[in-house]
Amino acid sequence: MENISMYWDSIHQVEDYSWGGLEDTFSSYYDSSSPDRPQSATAPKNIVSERNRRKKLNDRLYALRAVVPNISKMDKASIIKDAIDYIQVLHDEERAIQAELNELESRKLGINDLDLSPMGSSKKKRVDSSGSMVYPIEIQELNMSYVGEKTVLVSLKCSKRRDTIVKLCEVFESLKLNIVSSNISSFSERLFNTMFIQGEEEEMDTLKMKIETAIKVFNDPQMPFTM
Amino acid sequence: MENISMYWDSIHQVEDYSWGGLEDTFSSYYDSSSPDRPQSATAPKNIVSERNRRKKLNDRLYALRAVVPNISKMDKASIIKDAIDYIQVLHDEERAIQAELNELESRKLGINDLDLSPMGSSKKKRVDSSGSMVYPIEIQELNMSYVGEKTVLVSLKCSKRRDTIVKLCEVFESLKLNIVSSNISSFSERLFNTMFIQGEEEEMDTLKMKIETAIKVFNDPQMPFTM
DNA sequence: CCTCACACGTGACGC
DNA sequence: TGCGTCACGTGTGAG
Repeated sequence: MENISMYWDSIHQVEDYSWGGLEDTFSSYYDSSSPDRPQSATAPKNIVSERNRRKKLNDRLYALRAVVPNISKMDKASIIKDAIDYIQVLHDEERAIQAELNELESRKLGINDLDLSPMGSSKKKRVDSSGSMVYPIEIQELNMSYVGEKTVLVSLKCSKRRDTIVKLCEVFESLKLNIVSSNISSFSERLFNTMFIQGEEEEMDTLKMKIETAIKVFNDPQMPFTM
Repeated sequence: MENISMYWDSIHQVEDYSWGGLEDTFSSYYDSSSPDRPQSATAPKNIVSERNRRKKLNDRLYALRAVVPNISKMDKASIIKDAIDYIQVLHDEERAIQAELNELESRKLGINDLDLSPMGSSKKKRVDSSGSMVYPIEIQELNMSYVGEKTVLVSLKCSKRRDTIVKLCEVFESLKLNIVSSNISSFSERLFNTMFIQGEEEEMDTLKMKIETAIKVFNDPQMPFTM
């Protein structure tokens, strides 16, 4: 893990040291050997500005990695991907907490005294290292078939818990996917869901991976995801 | 603003079109003019892979921009910066809401002080963490018919917003109602939902009122609920 | 050997 | 005009 963390830090430092380190090796490369050409003096201007631009972008990426926990791969694209997933996780957590807050407030208004939950007032919520809540879904089957370039038919079977339907909806809404039609059936503690989903054309190829990742995120990250 | 959004989308398409568009201009650049060199055939391998890598990274960045609201500049580095700031905002928001929730829960154990005035409710925030509006559900039709002493058929028509489905699910799950079967169709910004709901026998007579009240709670308490 | 991820210099385009 | 941003092809090093 440590060696992984040094994986592109070492590369990153190459660019840092290019400020005054390795760059000196090639410093004579842009020496104005021909002073008649004004470009030979202006050329390093573009180079060094471009170099700083790249450095700034990398530093931004480095900072982004810092605020995102559980970064699996130090890969440049994976950092962005993890950041996206993490933002969506935060979105859904906030929404879940807001829902719980609304529930509590509605109870204050005296709407429903039907608190049948045996555990008491607070839901049994699992808290991971970052303090975020985790509700496992337990997907038992997940099938996907493309019925068009922008439409896909998703059918899944999962265990029915209290918030299963809400969480499933959150999964798809967090992916910015459009649920055209959905059919949900509940039978003997099982939940069967068949839905037509539409998305952007370029996302379709990675759609299954996204859904699996989203469901995985909504489950316990420590637990291995079994489908 | 729109022209800004097209700012590097147009540039982005340059890379897309380089697949088969402008690239044809330079397609002869890697033609094996000298067939004795095998590198002239293997060279595009590296090129196209690098091209795909760049495209993937850009798509990831594009997706990151999508989940982050209020992106001022479409600048590549600014997108990452806004994402970082947004994550920190979400962090603070979640912490604040958690505190509020804990306060409510602790208070709930003691005296049930019911807030009579809907206007002076403690939380009247209609904006979420991004500052974007949280839109109410806007129920346009709500019909209920009893098909049994414990089962009721609910069909409703409402406007389709981002979180409509999630909120609807939350409404029913908060009422501790059992959704036996649900059929959701989305058509032209309208959401049609037909579901069979089961509950305890003694709740059935007040079920409609409960659902209406729950939906009202999930909307803005300040706004009068129009059905 | 090959693949992957990266930094680099460079030309192009818009302000 | 320069300045900033970008995509591109290339070389390099790690796995």
